[in-house]
Amino acid sequence: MTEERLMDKIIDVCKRRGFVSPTAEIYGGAGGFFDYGPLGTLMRQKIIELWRQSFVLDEDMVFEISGSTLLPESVFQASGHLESFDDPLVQCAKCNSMYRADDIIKRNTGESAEGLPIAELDKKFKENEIKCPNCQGELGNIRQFNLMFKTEIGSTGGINGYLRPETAQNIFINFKRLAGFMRNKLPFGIAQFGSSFRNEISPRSFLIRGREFEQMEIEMFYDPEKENEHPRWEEVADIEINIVTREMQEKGWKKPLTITAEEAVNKKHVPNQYLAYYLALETEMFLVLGVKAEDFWFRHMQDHEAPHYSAGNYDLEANLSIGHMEIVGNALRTDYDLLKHAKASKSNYEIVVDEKKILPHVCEPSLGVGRILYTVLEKCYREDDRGWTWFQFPPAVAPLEVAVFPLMKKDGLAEFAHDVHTELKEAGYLSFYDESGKIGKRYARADEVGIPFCVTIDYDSLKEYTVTIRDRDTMEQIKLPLEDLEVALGELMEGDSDFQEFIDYANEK
RNA sequence: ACGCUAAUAGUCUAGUGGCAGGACUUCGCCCUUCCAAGGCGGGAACCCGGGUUCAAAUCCCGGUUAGCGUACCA
Repeated sequence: MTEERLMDKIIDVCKRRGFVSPTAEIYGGAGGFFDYGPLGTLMRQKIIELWRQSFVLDEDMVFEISGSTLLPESVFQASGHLESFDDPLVQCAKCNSMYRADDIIKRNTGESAEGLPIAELDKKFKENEIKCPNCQGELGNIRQFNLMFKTEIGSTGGINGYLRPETAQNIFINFKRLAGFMRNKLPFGIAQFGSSFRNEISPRSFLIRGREFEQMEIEMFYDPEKENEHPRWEEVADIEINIVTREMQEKGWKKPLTITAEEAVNKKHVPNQYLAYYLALETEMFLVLGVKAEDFWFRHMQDHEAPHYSAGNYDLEANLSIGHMEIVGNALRTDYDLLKHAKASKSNYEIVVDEKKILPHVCEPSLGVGRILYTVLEKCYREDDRGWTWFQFPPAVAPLEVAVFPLMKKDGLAEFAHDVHTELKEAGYLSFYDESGKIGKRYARADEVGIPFCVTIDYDSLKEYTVTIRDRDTMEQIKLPLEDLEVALGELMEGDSDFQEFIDYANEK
């Protein structure tokens, strides 16, 4: 199995079985946009709920908001996105090398050309007879590459608007109201889930780089002088996290360093408790999602890799078939954004702490929904030598949790089975009913989309009110009274007992 | 973004300047008392737009999408 083929296989299942498909497929598609199908939507929902539960609802000082995806230009003027997202690029006609036009002028003339309009830049190119620094070939026309989607607000095009390139800005521009809601006490966090948009030059790699993508973010505001006084630190201090330090990167690392969150902060591998806290939560979330500890780590990004607002990024990278991919960004944004917006809007963003006015610092875990979903798909994908494939999803992310089958359609088995299916749905399970064809094929179909458990109704069910639960991962079966089914499934789903224990227990009975 | 390659049912694929074929999937019926493999039948495709031609799914041009390379990437 070549590595690139794994992604192809996953894309194939995704399209066939209703996980994800390209947007506007019948019209040839639109690069970088994807639609979630029925199973993809259920799975995506579970990922969001897992995040919401552990990052928001379990916390006392974190609340979630939902802001507009389209924002006026002034927001991005202040945030710095306009500058750092809007680059004039120029490409060599001969060797295809691409350069920033202002950068290349500076190199040739020594004078800064930053922020000049294209016509001015063009003039400078002609005046100075600038050639390609790589091959001395002719450079093509300068083009503006705007990574933000631009539009106009108002019927007469009064002001420019942009689709947000990250969800974070909604939180910073609402800071004053939000701080007021939190009664101006630190620390507090504001969470947000939603779409962001980047007009990528060339979107590739399926869900890993789309032009519209969903983020689950928190801006955690804290007093920089109390950066190691996280209120819930004790709860995560002992959690082991995988770290790749800058030093390890220089030496050429093979395996990440596995240490507790506590050690990571004490040994300065991670700058403070607020950041380490989220590295620990993310680690736990990924383990629940079925990604093994050896398949992901937090890499301290090099300076040149970090975004313009960041004083240090620790990105969660997953070991995928297409290479090491950034799945989650963890940034220390310090007071960068609050400072910028306070200044540009002439607002006072300071908070009084211990009779001292301070501008809070920000720690930002930013999780990409699509990237996480793809990681789970790839890490749970299984195939055997017959070419059969299935997903070994943990129940926590499985889009469907149980499939109910009659052994055959006749003799009232189908009706009985459908009743059981309805009851399971009423009990809150994501249940799927299937009566077509042979039973073996239905097991296979259920396995392909990763349904952890199948329930079969046979002739004993009619006589003795029993059902059979079949475990996807072992293909083992156990017969039990119908009245115990809901509780049994609950225990299996929660992982309170594994299937073998379950069989042993039932046999003892 | 540029370059190379490609595009035929849901999937995989055959094919030719002259009626588009198969396998699997799917649907219906029959058979079938537990792991995709029986029988019969049905449905379903030449990426989009131009051009050349009596005739284009096939040749040419443009676009779209995908893969790869280079570049870009918060």
